[in-house]
Amino acid sequence: MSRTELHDPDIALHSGCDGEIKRPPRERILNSASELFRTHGIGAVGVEIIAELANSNKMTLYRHFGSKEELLCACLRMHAEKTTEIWQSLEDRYPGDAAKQLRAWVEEVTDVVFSDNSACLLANVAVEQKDPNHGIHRIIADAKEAYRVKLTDLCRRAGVAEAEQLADALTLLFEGARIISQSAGPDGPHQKLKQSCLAMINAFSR
Amino acid sequence: MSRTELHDPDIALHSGCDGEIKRPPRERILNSASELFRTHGIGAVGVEIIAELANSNKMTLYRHFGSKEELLCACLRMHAEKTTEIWQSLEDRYPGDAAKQLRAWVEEVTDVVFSDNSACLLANVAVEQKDPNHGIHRIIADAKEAYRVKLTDLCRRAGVAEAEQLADALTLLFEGARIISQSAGPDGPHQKLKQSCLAMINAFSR
DNA sequence: ACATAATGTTACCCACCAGTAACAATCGCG
DNA sequence: CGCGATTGTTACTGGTGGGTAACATTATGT
Repeated sequence: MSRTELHDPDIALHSGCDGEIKRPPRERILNSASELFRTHGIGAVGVEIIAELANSNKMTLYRHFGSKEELLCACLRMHAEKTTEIWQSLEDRYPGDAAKQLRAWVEEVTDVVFSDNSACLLANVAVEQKDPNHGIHRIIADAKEAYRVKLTDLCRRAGVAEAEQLADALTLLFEGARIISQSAGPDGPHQKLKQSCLAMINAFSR
Repeated sequence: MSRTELHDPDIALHSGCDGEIKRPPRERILNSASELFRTHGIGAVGVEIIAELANSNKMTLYRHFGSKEELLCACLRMHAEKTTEIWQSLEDRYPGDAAKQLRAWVEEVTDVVFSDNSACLLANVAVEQKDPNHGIHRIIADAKEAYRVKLTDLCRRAGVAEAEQLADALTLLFEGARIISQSAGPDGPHQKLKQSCLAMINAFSR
């Protein structure tokens, strides 16, 4: 079984990693690495391809990130950071109205699942890198926990008595949709994510 | 980043793949491969380790399975076949009582998530092998679809009007629990799988 | 016991890839 | 401009792992 099976190598050409204004190489590399890791997995992506997609080269990559692993960690941290932006965004859109924010959250995650962004980098990395003592797992677990705290808080502010239970249930639905969208066909159970979330919220709102 | 990181190589010694009665090598290899693929991923497991765990050797492996990929396919097919046994088991335990069978299903999947069997081989393989034209994806998608049909049927027989919706929601919860158990710590949201399923069933049973 | 097939052992080839060394080109700022 | 720092290019090493060839050993059935 060949190890490198980037089934569409065309993606390696300009994939939004080099905007009109040339961003610094480090940033470009980080972006292309994130993209490739998420869409093709870690093992299937070589550092050379990453550098190419970033319109850079292997040496520059290694000057900024000491190893493929460090690069991966940086990707995970960036990913985790980006993820937290949603809470501020929700608050901005519906200030003080947690119930509306919770509904907006459902819309957001539904959009994610239906986008080409449905695969979760953190979860996929956890699948490929099973060694639990690995530093990577700390990053992943911390990110997931932070998300959990935030979502629970949102549920509580929305007036849900069993906020932890609802938040965890919604998380399971979301994560389930993300993973099944990768294994089932395009019409798989993840199509029912939105209705499932709403049903669950309904069940916990009284 | 090293490619082979079997964090506990001890597992490579007798892991239930050689019972008191010596089963044929093909079977032993299939079992050890399934186990290793599920627990360590595909890329991280070499064929040599698989053969060793099966108390066999690389040559015998290649005589039965022409390549690592064929071996993987065989594992997936076996896994899919095993999975279908649950429906007969449920019917045997509660003949004709679909409502009880559905509750028993919840117990079953909860046990799976809390066991060391929580990772789903099919889903994990889909994560690592992203090439959609790959024959592997057909096997995976078919297995997931078969499961979906069966679970939907069970929900319908249990008197649920929106059987497809409930079945898909339950699938999302189950799959979500399996994947998050690999990325979050041991006290992650997957602990709430059972309550989430029951709440969902309840919401659809009126 | 004998022949045949199945299994085990060793050694090897080859491709791929993470990571490095040395040198060339280019950028940015005074 | 000029000079240091950043980036680019090429070529290489070392290790790993999929897959194979040749031969040795052990089962199986008649």
